Amino acid sequence: MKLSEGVEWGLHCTLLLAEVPAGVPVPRRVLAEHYGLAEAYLAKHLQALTRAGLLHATPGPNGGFRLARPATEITVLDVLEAVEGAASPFACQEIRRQGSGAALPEECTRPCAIASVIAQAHSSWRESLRAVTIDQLVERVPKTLRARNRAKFGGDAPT
Amino acid sequence: MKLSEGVEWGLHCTLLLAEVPAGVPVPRRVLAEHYGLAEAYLAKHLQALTRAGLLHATPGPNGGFRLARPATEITVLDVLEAVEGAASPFACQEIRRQGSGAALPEECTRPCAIASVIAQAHSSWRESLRAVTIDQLVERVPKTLRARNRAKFGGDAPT
DNA sequence: GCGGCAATACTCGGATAACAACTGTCCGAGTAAGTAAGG
DNA sequence: CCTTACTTACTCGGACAGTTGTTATCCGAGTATTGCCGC
Repeated sequence: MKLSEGVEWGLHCTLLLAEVPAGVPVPRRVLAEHYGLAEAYLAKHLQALTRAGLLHATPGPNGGFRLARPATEITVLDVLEAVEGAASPFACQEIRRQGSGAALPEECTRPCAIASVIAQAHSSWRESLRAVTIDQLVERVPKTLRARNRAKFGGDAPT
Repeated sequence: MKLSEGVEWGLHCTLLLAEVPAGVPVPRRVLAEHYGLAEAYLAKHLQALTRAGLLHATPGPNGGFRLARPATEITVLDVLEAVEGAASPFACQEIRRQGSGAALPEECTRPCAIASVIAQAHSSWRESLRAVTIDQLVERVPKTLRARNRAKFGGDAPT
């Protein structure tokens, strides 16, 4: 029941991409330096987010990652399941039907009660994460920090 | 975000122990055979449940495991966290304070929004599991199966 | 026949390997910009 | 001066090791039974 490290990375990066003005691409090297992360490993998670259709990757100079759709239409659940996988945490092995105490087929018309309870809890978990969008998270970022990030990625052209 | 295999084993075994009449101990060998599980590995999980104070282990002949308290006072969450560990699935690394885009200390007076959202979801998950007791699960077991289990462990004395 | 004792068999508990998944890293394919040559 | 083709540098994408956690297993410590011996 441990959550992958990449979930935090993916969420922070998605959050940052939602802060930059428009569709300005940010390369993964900059993202990695911004948070002090290992660039090569971050690549793996950004790739997962891209495959899930949350980010859009642009190759070549001035390329990078940008949100594939508005921050109001991306939920925390989207990011989490893109990185972590959307598989259920509990895979019922139906052990009630095995061994010397196996239940008869006619006793298994209803789904396993244990699996049902966990599925219900998992549903609550997902619903709670689905209720929060990336946009709402941006609003919780201190304004001074948000301004600094906007200035950093908005229009700095050295040389 | 994968749940350990032992959670299912622990829940089924706890459920079965709640079905046997009173404080009749059931050895792990019988439990393993009842569900077709590996006895040596099951031992590890039963041990965890015992350490958590959910089961009581009796050594020696006619020994085994029994519930340490009534099934009405044991929740699914108790069993799950006893086997899986009660640690939070998300350990915030505070990466917002690291790298070139590090937030200033005065910008971090409030806890990380990402960690807060996940903590909220985790709370929903736990609350959902805490609401169901082992006793309630027993009631969902088909009566015919329950009767068979009671007869199996209640009073069969060959020889 | 009864009580005590020792042997026994059965139980759990902790220490020990095998496997898998997550973590961490590298190099190659593709693209857009920049540059220089030609018209 | 403009167009065009080429070179270049920068980007992402997939393939390849290292390390931690889960899975699986075994053997030793402790206890209640059970049979036996002595009284």
